[in-house]
Amino acid sequence: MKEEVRKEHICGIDCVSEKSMEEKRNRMPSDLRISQLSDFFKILGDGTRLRILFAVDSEPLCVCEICAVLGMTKSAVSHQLKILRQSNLVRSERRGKNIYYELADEHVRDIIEKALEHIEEI
Amino acid sequence: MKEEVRKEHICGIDCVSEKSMEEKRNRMPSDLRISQLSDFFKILGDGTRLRILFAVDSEPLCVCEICAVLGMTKSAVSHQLKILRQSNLVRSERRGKNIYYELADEHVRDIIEKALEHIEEI
DNA sequence: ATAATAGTTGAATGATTGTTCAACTGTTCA
DNA sequence: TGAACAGTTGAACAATCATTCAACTATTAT
Repeated sequence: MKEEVRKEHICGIDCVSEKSMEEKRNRMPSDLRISQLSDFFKILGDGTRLRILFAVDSEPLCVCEICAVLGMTKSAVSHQLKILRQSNLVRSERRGKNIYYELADEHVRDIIEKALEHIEEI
Repeated sequence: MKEEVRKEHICGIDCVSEKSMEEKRNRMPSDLRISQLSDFFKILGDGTRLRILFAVDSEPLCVCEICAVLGMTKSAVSHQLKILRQSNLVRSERRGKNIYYELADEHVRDIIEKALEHIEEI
């Protein structure tokens, strides 16, 4: 039978306290916040984008330089740079023919650092 | 013409210092690290999994309770719990008929906290 | 002006992934 | 033993997404 999301189907032992679950539901972050948060992590959840962030971590690099470091085409890199730009993780500045990219947010460094700690503990 | 990843195509101004790019390449995290890192963020890059983490943040909850809080089916929640379990983000413990889930890692709390700070600054 | 280089972009393609459905395991209670 | 409840799982489907390809804009130099 098709599984539905109804109170009747909830386990009797603890979910009897439907009020308590209601409270929990109200203390959860809003749908908007959850969506913003998952969008943010989704952006970090790609190897190419992470490598771009590491590449421009210490100094601004032009697109060609990023391509050289990653060993990827300009098109592929540019598509990902656009995503990083739109989410304010990198900042861009044109100097002549070149456009230089650099890290735009200090939080990101911390977050990646903490994530590395987490990984190394497993 | 098909774009290739060759030195010849690299902008003359800065990438002339091919040696410098080589250095940068060597200082980058290994493919394994990048892959572990992106896998970790990929897991946080989903609304359902984030909401599960928030739900079990303060106290262990059984699957039915999590379903009640999220308003989702047991199957959908269980699939995501498996992913969270396999990546050591939650811990599970059976008590009778129920299986209770709780947060397994303290880093995660910090990381999500920092990510929220980042979001609120934009 | 024109050629050359740096970079962007939209459409197409292939791979990945979240939810649903249905069938399954494991535990408790009568 | 068997019914009821808690939870898991594999296959299928739909949606999302990263890369490729080709065509485009923008800047510099001859």
